[in-house]
Amino acid sequence: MKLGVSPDTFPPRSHEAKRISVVDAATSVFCREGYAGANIDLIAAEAGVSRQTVYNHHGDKEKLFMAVVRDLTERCNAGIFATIATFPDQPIDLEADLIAFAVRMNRNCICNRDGRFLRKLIQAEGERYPELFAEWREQGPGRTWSALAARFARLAYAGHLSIDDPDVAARQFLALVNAELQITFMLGGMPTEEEVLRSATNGVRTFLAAFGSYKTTSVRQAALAPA
Amino acid sequence: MKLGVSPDTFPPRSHEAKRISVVDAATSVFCREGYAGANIDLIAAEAGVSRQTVYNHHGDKEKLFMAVVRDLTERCNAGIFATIATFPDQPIDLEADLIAFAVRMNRNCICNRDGRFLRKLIQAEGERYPELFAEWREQGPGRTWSALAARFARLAYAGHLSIDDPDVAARQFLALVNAELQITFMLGGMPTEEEVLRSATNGVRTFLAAFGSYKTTSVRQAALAPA
DNA sequence: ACAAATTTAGACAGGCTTGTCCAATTCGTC
DNA sequence: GACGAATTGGACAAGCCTGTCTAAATTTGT
Repeated sequence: MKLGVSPDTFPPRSHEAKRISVVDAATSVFCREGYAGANIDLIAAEAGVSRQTVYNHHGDKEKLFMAVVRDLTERCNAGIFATIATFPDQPIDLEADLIAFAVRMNRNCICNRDGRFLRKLIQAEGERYPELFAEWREQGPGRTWSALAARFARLAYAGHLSIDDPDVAARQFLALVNAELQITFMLGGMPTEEEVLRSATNGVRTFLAAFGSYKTTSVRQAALAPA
Repeated sequence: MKLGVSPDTFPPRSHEAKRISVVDAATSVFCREGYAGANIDLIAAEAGVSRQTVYNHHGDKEKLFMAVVRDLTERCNAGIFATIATFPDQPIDLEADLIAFAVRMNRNCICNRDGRFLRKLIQAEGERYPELFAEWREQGPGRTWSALAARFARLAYAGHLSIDDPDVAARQFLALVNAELQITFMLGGMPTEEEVLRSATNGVRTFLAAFGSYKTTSVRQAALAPA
């Protein structure tokens, strides 16, 4: 309804542009309506293409769905690794740097369109397509957590943190900085910039209170166990 | 497939028993297939009744769906408040008591059939039925978190914890003790007893490392910042 | 055991969806 | 400008699903 603005104003789009357009529209419709509820006519309309074109490009509904998931998975993983690459390995202000990192992680990977849609599709249809799930599970969370754990291990080795098990710390870091966004995520909503910042700030403070080495121990403990 | 064992062996079931049977089957089918994909014939078969009986009891598909959500919401909230009532207000061994509480919370509220199904339904259909969502949001997480926050505030007041904002602490507590179960939840799976215990243990330890008052400060910090 | 209420199986109409086919039109390229 | 490829819109069959209706069988209460 509110779509069709920008796509339709460029009547001549290339073959490839239409393929992308279709996958985009399909992503949005599959997420909104679920696999069973998604309607090829609606996808075609939302993509600004005829139904036949959808079939020409993707064969049938199931293949189109696969294409959507593959597409989403790739983009999400790319985004996650690009963001992990910005991890503060040599922090100036550890708290501020970790908060900024957490905000980037949330904005670029978890709260953006791709992240929210992929999550919803996996939750809704993951059990029906175990193969798709398996691929995502290997490529996605598994490698993400390892990569993040390695960064935390380096921080610990450099004396900025005190961590027993970097894998546990990485998972808890992500859990903490998202703690206040759970409900919004649950409903597929988009948290405001301010909510993201607040959740990240609270999460990182607690994380540092638990894992900060004595050199960088936060105000909270300093105030409680002085001298 | 694996259903129909116990229900079918009792051919004479009361009116009310059939209503429950139908709602139960509907819950399972709606969760598995989504609203659009759910099929009344299948629900009837899985409940061991005729299709007409489903219509006699619940009118139409949408009303049946409402009944399912209402049912699930009520049972879940009851379970959550019953479990919060077992919060360790006068802890003997704070760490052990909080771990046991976290395990109860997970087993009775979050990992059980009702919890997993309600979460999945809200994620999948929450946007389509804002009214249902609103009711759940008020009754569910809102009150849960407040109740839990109040308990943590009492622990802090009694000197067992050191907490600035009990609401934040409550949310972070839940996030931490579930940190390692996220992927399993995402796929609608059921974590093993051991996974629940491990996640709770790791979560509570980190929670206490961050929020423990100096009297109960955990080994982790004692070992790192001696004398 | 009898009468009322409930349940059942099946048929059925109406609507919607997928996927195919085709003739007419438009597009990209030379 | 002309040719081949892609796109379009619409018609179409086949299947599935919801929700209704019926007549027969069963269960419940008394």
